[in-house]
Order: sequence, then C-alpha cells, then structure tokens
Amino acid sequence: MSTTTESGKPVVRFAPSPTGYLHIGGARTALFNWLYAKGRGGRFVLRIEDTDRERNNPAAVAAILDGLQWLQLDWEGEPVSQFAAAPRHREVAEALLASGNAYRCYLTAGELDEMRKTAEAEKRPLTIRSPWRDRDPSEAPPGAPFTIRLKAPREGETVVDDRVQGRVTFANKDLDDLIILRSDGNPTYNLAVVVDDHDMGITHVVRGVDHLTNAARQTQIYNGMGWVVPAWAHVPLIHGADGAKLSKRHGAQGIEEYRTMGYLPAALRNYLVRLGWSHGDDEIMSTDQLIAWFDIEDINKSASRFDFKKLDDLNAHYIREADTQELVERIRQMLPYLDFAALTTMTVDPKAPPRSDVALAHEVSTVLPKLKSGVELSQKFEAKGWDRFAAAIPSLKERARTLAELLSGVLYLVAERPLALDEKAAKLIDAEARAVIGGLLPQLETTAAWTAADLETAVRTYAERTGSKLGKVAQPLRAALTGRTVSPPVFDVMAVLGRDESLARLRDHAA
RNA sequence: GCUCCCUUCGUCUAUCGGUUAGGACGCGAGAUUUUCAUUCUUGAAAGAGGGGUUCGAUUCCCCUAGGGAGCGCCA
Repeated sequence: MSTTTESGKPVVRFAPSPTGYLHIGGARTALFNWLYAKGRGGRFVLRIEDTDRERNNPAAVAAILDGLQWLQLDWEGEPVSQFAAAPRHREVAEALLASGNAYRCYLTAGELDEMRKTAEAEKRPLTIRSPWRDRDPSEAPPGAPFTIRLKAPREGETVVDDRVQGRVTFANKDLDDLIILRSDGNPTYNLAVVVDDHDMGITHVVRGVDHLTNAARQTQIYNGMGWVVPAWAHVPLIHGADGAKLSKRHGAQGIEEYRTMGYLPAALRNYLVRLGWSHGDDEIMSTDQLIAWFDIEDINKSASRFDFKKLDDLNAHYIREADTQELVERIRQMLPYLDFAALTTMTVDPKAPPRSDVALAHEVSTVLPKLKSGVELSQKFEAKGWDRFAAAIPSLKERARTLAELLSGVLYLVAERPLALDEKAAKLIDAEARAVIGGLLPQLETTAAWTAADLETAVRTYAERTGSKLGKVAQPLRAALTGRTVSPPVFDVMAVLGRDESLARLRDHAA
C-alpha cells in the first residue's frame, strides 16, 4: 500500500465544515496536519466541507480562515470548496453504480422510520437492509425519487489501519449500505470526502476520532473504486476540565476567544501540541523544534482535558520572552476585538475558569467607566503616545499571564485624575500615608533627573532619614499613583508617568 | 441498546518487561523582594480493580468497572 505521492512528500488537509467558528479542537487538528507537512516538506491544504447547502455559512468560512491565520498556520493555494466538485462526485457515484458496487434505493423516509422503530421495539441494533440491493431495477416505481447506496460487503470485516488508533477492525455485518448520493442528486459527506481526498492526492488523513467509523465506510468506497486508501490518523478529542465534551460552559471553544483573552499564537500552539503529543520531557518548544520533532506516530490515543492554568503559564513564559515592540503590536491588533460592554454583561458560568478579558473589562469599567470598547481604549493610548505605552511594558510583562492582564496593568497610564482608588488602595491611604506622601513631595520635586534610578535613590534616602521601612513609603506611593496596591515597581511607574503627572497624582493624596 | 476506543500524581505527560515510576502545570513550605510577579530551594501527590503469562509486570493477554466516540438523504 502506497501512502505517499511519487515524490514521497505527504499531502495533508484540514477540512472544516463551515457551520461555526474554528473550534479549539479543530485548531489542534489543523496544527498536527500543518506540523506534519512542514516537517516533511509536504503540502498542507484546506478544503471547506460545504456539501450541505443549507448549512453553508460564508461568515463561518471567513472566521475559520481568520483563526488559522492568527494561529499562523499557513496553507497552500486557495481553500477548496467541496460543493464545487459535486458534478465529479455524481460521476463517481454513477461509476460505482455502473460497476455494480452501488444501487438505486427507493426506500422512503417513512419506511426508514418504520425500520428504526421496529429495531428499537425489538431492542436490536439498527442496520438498514434495503430490499433494493438485490431487487431487479425494472421493478422500480417509475419516476419515484431514489438515493444511491453503496453495495457494501456483508461478509468479512473492514480494517482501518490507523497510525494513531492502531489496527481497528469492523465486522461488515454491522456496517450498512450508506447513501452516497441523496435523492436530490447531491453527494453525501462520505462520498465527497473520498473523492476529494483521492483527487487531491491526499496521502494522510489526520482528523478527530469522531471520524473513525467513517474511515471504515470510506474504505469501502475506496475499495469499490479500486483506489488506494490513504494513511489514516484519528486523533483523540479535547475535553473540558471536567472530562466532558468541550462546551461554552468550559470557558471558550472558538479560537477567536483565545485571541481576545490575550493568548499568544505561539503559546497556544505550544499548549495545544502537548495535548495528546509529547517529545520526551520537553515542554517549551520552538516552532522549528516542533516541526523537526512532530510525528503522527507519537500521538496518544486517549482524550485530554483542557487546562487553562497550564496554558496561562506557557503564555506568561512567551510574554516574558517577547520583546516590547512585538507585545505593543500584538496588543494594538487585539484591541479592536475587545468589546467591554459585551464582556461585562456576558453571562459566565460560575464554574468556568475566569477569563482575563472579562476581568479586564470589569477593570476598565471602574477605572474608565465611559469606555465601551477596545477601540476607545486604543484612542486613549494613542493620545498618551504609544512610546509611553511601550515604556510601561517591560516592567509589566514580567507579571502578566495574558495580554489582557498586561492591558489591565497598563491602565494606570490613561487613568484620569483624581484616580479612582480600588478598595484596598483606599484603605491604604490613611492619615499616616497622606503624611508620608506629603513629606516625600519636596524630595521628589527637587529630583533632577526623573528616572527610576534617581527616584529610587530619593525615596530610599527619605525612608532612611525618617527611619521607616521602604515598604511603608512605597505602598502609599503605589496607591496614589496607580489606584491599586499591586503594580510594577513604583519607581518604574513614576518614570513612565512622567514628572508632572506623577507629582499631580501624589498631591491629590498628600497631607 | 449495538460497534469501536481509552484508563500512570488533581491536570498534561515520560517509561522500547527489570527505574527509589521521571518532567511540567497546579498546590504546600521556605528564601529573595517596595506590592504583585519572577527566580531559587523544598514538600505532598499516580500505575482503576481482579485474574493470568513471565525469574520479573505500569508495560503483554483476559475479565470487570468507569469514561469517551460513532450509530442521518449532517459534516
């Protein structure tokens, strides 16, 4: 059995159906395909499974492509529309009919229902046995609608030799004659997939295990046509933290939600690839390493659970490693996707993991209540100057797990005086704290160079002279400058804010 | 219900029949520190259960239990 092209290079595809957005599980499947192609000099192509016209949705296609682009999984050529090849699918169905590997079935929906009901009543498994399989075509009711069913073997077994699942065998008696052409003349999924995969020269079909039984049926179609069966690789599913199928309740399903939460594509890729695949003890792997190391044979069979904590840790790592300019760019690209109004009113399941974009939205609503969107926030930063924004990043990126957290941490820059103090900050600014700020002001006012280093010297000197611990002095400053009790080092904050703004904020809370 | 698949710390995983069962996240303790975080040290934490096979099973086989997927003129 040949599973490669003449060149020996694999051709793989990602074939989403255009019914929703790019699901996180689909994203991993795409990643596996992409890595496999990249690592072997092969080709990675896209095919949109849009044979069901009623469910076709152009917006969904756009969202899926957008998601793949964001994840930086580039494909070769234009995405192929499966529906466009419908005539060819019909042609193959006719060929199967001609060769005696398929037959016209005049079973009506009502008759099928009947069969289902009796099967259920008699508590036996339903396998449709169409009487038309062996009936003489001349007996067919003239002009009646019919479907074309594959004349599948009833004896023996169909084997799916799978690179991930191993050798899986199905008894042919359990597989019924699947419909390959609907009564309206349109091909069904299983026919279309086989024809397209064959015509496109797909060598490896890498997809979710939910397609495993389809692989058996599709094998029968390949056999009927005398075509070479591709190498199968059915990868396990990704579940939610509770082990159940991933749903809204688990946080997020669509890849675009991960973007607004502030995950870096590289971090998400690194996280996803480790779900079901590993390379020894390696955890953080560069894209080049993944491409070099990835192999279908090393994918596990068992499903895994999605763990936001681990994703967060990886993301924090990638944020720390990223340089300031890249982070500024990413944040600027991400801002237009943030809809604070929607995020604050979003109904979140209490058991779902906390989302950093939702937390950010709430933060914004208290610091800058009038802001409704990321675009407006972006304008605020624009007004301050992006260079100043960039100046705040280095000290912040050490402490952010997501870009949304990073954004939350930089809000002090555009907060308006008098600053809205959060609960802890308000409590911290008591009479004593006000006195400390008041006493410190003259020192700061006379600090020549407004740099973090000089400011630190000035404050340390003051602390020593008054015999107080640095923390006693720094905390009131932090609260007055940022409105919070947690922030980057106060001296960095002052340097970023600038002399005038810093002093003004301090005077607001001095006694 | 039927078919197929899965089962190592809470989670992701390593282990080509012989290991004190390793790593990572998370969690606990400590150190560093202007807060938080980082960083460092350190601790607890696993072979679902029962049978075989074998000198020796986490690893191979069977059964049970639990979990998942599929059973459309959807994809």
